[in-house]
Amino acid sequence: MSYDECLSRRTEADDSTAFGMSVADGCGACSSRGLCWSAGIASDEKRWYDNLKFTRRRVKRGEVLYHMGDGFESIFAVRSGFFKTRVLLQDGRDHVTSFRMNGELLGFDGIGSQTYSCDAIALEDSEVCIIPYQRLMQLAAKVQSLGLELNRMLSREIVREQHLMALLGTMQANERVVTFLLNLSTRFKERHYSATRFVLRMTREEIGSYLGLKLETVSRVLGRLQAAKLIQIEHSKQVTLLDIDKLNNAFGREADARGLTPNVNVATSFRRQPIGQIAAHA
Amino acid sequence: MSYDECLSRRTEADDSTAFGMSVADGCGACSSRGLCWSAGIASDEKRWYDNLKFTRRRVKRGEVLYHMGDGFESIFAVRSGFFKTRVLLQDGRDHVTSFRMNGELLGFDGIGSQTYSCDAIALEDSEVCIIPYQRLMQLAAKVQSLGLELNRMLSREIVREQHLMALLGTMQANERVVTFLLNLSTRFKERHYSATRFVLRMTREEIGSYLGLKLETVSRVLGRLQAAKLIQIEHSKQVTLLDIDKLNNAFGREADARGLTPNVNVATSFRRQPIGQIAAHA
DNA sequence: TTTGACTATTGATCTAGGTCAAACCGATTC
DNA sequence: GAATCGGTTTGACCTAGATCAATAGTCAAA
Repeated sequence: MSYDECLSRRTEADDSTAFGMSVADGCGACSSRGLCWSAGIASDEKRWYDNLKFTRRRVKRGEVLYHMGDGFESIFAVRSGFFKTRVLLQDGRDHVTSFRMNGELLGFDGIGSQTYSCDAIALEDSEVCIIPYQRLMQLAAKVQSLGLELNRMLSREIVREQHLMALLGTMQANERVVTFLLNLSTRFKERHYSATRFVLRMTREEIGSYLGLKLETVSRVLGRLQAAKLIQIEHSKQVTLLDIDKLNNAFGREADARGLTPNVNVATSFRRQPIGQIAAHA
Repeated sequence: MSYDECLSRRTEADDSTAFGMSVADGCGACSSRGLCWSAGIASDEKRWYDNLKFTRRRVKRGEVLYHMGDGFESIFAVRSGFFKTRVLLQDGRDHVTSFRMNGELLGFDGIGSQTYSCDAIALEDSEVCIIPYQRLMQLAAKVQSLGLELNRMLSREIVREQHLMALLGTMQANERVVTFLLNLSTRFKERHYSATRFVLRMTREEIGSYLGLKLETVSRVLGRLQAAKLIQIEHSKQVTLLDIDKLNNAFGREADARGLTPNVNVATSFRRQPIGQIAAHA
C-alpha cells in the first residue's frame, strides 16, 4: 500500500485532518500526549515539528492497517482504539506479536526491508496518525533529538520482544496469563484509565496466540484465577484485578512501561502450584 | 561499564588499534566486510567514516562483553568469534535471545534505556569493534545514510525477534531445532564458510534455552535427525547437514539472512510425524 | 594417565497443556 | 422468539516434551 493510497483511505468526513496537521497544533490536544513521540523530544526543538504534517486514518474493527508484504511508507501512531500485529506462516499458522493501544507505534518492522513484515489489524474502531517515514527522516536530519528518540523507540521495541521471548521460552501458562494481565494493567494506568478494571479487546484465541497457548488453556487459567478470587470476569471481556499485589507476588514483577517484564520473585516450586494454593499462600 | 573502561580493556598487544582505527583503513581489510555496517552506506559518503574511530576489544571464551544494567555507551560489531545474549529473570531462570557471529552487531538493547537489558557473553575467544554510540550519532547527523542504515538494522532486529517469537509460540521441537540449524547454515554460507559443515559453539542447554526446549529434548531431536540420515554429528559439536533440501522441505523454508524464517510449507499432519517418516517421505 | 568437571546421551516415567467434543452464552438477524 | 453465529467454557482424554536418573564421552589440569 503506497502512502498516497493510505491518504486516500482517510475518512473523508474528518475535516480536521484535511490539510494535514502539524505536531504543534495537533499533538497538543491529543489524548496520547506525553505517551507518544513528543515526550522524548527536547522542547526547544518542538517547533521543528511544524514541518512534519500528520494525516490521520480511521480503521474499522477487523480492518487491516497494513499487510505483510505491503511497501513500507509510514509508521503509525495509535490515536484511539486497539490493534494487534501478527506474523503469518506459510501453512496458515500465525502468531500474534503485539497489541497496541493509544500512544503506541506501529510499523517499525517495515523499515529494514522497506516492506512490512507483519499484519496490523484493528481490534476495535480505531484511528491512527500517519507518519511518513521519508519526511520523518528528512526532519531527523535537521533535528538531532528526533533521530535519537526514534532510535530509543526502536530499541525499546527490541527489549520488549526480548522479554516476550523469555516469557514464551520459560514461563508456565499461569505466569504467562498473569504477566499479560499485569502488563495491560500498567499500560492502562499510564493512560489514566483504571489499572484494575478494563476490557479485553482481543479474543481468547488472540491472547493464546500471543502467549503461545491454546485458547482453551487461556480460558482455564482465567477461570482458575477467578476461582482463586484474584480476578473477576464479566461477560468474558470485562476484567477486574481484585488483588494486583498477590498477582504480582505470585507470578511476576510489576510490568514496566512498554515491556512484559517476566521477572518472578518466588521460588520455583511455588510457581508450579495450582493457583488456589498460591492465592491462599500470598 | 563506561566507554573508557571498555577501551582500557582493549588488548594491549594489538598495535593496529592503539590509536583507533577508521572505517577507511580498518573495515576494508576486515573479514566481515560486506556483512557489517558499511554494506548499507552510500559509497560516496564512506569518507565521512574517517571521523568515526573504532577501537577493538578481545573477549575470552566465557567472558562477559557487557552486563545487563551496565551503562550504555557503545554498540559492538563482532569481528571474530561467537557470542550469545541472554536475559536474566530474577529467580535465576534465564533465556538466550541470540547468537552472534562475525559481522553481526550487539548492544542495540541498550539504546532505549541507556542501560543494557541483557548479558552478552563470548562462547569462544572473540574480538569486537567498539562503536561509541554518541560519536556514531554525531556522525549520523552529518551523514544521512548512516542514520538510515542504523534504523534499518534496528528494524531487522525487531523482525528477527518477531520470527523467533513465532517459532517459540507455534513450532514443535523438531521444527525448532531444524530451523535453528538451517539458520546457522545460512549465516555461515553468507560468510563464505561451509553451509553444510560447521561447529556448534554453544551447548545443548544454550540451544535449548534459545529454542524454548530442555537440553535433553535438543539432544533427542539431534539424535533422531541423525538416525534419519538428515544430519551427522561428530564429537557432539561438529555438525554436517546431509540433506538441506529435505530439512527445508520437511521443517521450514530457507532461512533468510538474519532472521529465523519460521515458514513451513507442508501440511500440519505431516509435520507431526516422527522424523524418520519425514525423511523417508521427503 | 589419572582425576575431575563439564557436557551429552539415553531410558523410564510423569504431567502441563494440547486435542477433541459438547454445551453454553450473548448478540443479531430473520 | 427461533435460528444463527462467533466466541467461550468445561470435561475427558492424550501426548509432546519435561523431569529424573544413570551412563558415558570430552577435555584440561595435575
